[in-house]
Amino acid sequence: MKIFNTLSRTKEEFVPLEPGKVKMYVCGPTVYNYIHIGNARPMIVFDTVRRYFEYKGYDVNYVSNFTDVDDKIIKKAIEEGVDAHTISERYIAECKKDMEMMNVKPATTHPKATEEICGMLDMISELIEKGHAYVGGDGTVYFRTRSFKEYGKLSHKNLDDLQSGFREIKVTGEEDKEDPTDFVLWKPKKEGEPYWESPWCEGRPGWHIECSVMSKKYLGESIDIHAGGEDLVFPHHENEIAQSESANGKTFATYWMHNAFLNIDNKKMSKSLGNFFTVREISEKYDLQVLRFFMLSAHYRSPLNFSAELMEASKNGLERIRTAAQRQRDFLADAREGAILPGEQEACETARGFVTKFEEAMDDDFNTADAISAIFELVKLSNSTVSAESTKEYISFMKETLEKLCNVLGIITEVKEEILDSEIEKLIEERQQARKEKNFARADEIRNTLLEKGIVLEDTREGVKWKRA
RNA sequence: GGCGACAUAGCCAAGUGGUAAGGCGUGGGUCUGCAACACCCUGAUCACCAGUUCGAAUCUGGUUGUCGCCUCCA
Repeated sequence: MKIFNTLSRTKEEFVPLEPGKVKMYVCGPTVYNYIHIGNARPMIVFDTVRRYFEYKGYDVNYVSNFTDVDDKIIKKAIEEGVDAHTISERYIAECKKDMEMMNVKPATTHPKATEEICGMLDMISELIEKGHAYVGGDGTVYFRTRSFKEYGKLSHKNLDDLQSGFREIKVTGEEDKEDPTDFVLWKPKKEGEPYWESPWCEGRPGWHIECSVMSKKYLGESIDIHAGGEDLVFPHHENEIAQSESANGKTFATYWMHNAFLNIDNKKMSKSLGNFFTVREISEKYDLQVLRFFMLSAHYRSPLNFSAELMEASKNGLERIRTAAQRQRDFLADAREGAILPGEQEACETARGFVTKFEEAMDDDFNTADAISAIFELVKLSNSTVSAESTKEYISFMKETLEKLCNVLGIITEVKEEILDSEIEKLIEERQQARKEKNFARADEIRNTLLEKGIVLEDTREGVKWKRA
């Protein structure tokens, strides 16, 4: 398996720290509102990475945090007249619902920043002891970037360039900084803000220290993969490396993975442009499986454009896969027993070739776009070879193969069995009777009636099928 | 100013040295009472220029264009 490592900017062969195990940390959202579709990209992408590792037999310890203390959360809390905890808990719960709808597996652990303050105090103290951090006059603790020789290794920046860039920016309240590139580890509370006791002042942690601490606590001092959106490379991940490696004296993460941004109608998503969508809003119009399938249709390191047109195309593509899976289930139900036929044997070989193609694509830095093409090839093979004459063994093989691959991508082929209410069933029966009597006008009328209720009918050789529109 | 990415058919998107995967859409056909599904057929010389090479979308240099990070941000 090869993974593109932001550190080296090349694809590297994946070698786990411990054989058979993967320890990965994915920076999670700040919970001050419903998550937006931009937040959804890393969730879907890295969930797929996780699923592929599991497919390959790895035991994956997947940690993804919720940042539940932050200016935006506090602002929202003040607006609503409730406390910050109420806001963060609400949106953590909503985020989990969205994740479930997108078929994103829950992490092994979902730590919350506010529940890890002790660890943060410990790490900050350690950094101060080791000379990597210092306390300003107001109790703010800063990280001394000049003390970490490798600062900039992830984002490929050097401190001198950064320093000259920062010189223009005058940040009030940070006059105590020894160097403009130093960043905050702990900051004093402001009136009305949540705070914790600390040796330096009553206050709250800086953003970067949270992830260093949570990663260490749940995965250890060195982990295999640390991931997030590409905007986190600098400063967030750069600062995490500085903190963790200075405190622990060990390599923080072997591989750094970053997904590219999601744009909307070729523009960066922003509230001012009015092109800002939450996952929840999308779910009102589409099954979120469509969103997931859409996200995986491009490589995770390429910018991806979101538009209604592209969602429609994804919806239709996904439908094709689901239809094929449904066909397999229908034929399997009363397929004949008996030895697999020679022609079927041959098709199985072809199918195995598609599995190989799928794996090769995923082995190459999780090339989901290419992997999906293998699934479509499998779909076509299945559609053109599975029939009422097929043996049970053959259909089972095709079905299991398709499901196996879809599962890696988190695509659910099995649609929940629904029971129609009796009135609708009566109408379907009536329509069948009308068709028998060649009363097509009545038959079409019933079909249209049902369509208005969101029930689509299809007459196949094996009988009438229905699905939700 | 610093760092970086991208430019492949109507749209989306793989391919990174040997004469262009896949999907959506379009058009035609088979099947079907019709429709839908499915199946068959249908499309590009890879932004431009110049090199390297027996051979380049794929390497090198340049041009043009789009975009991202450097400040909270997935």
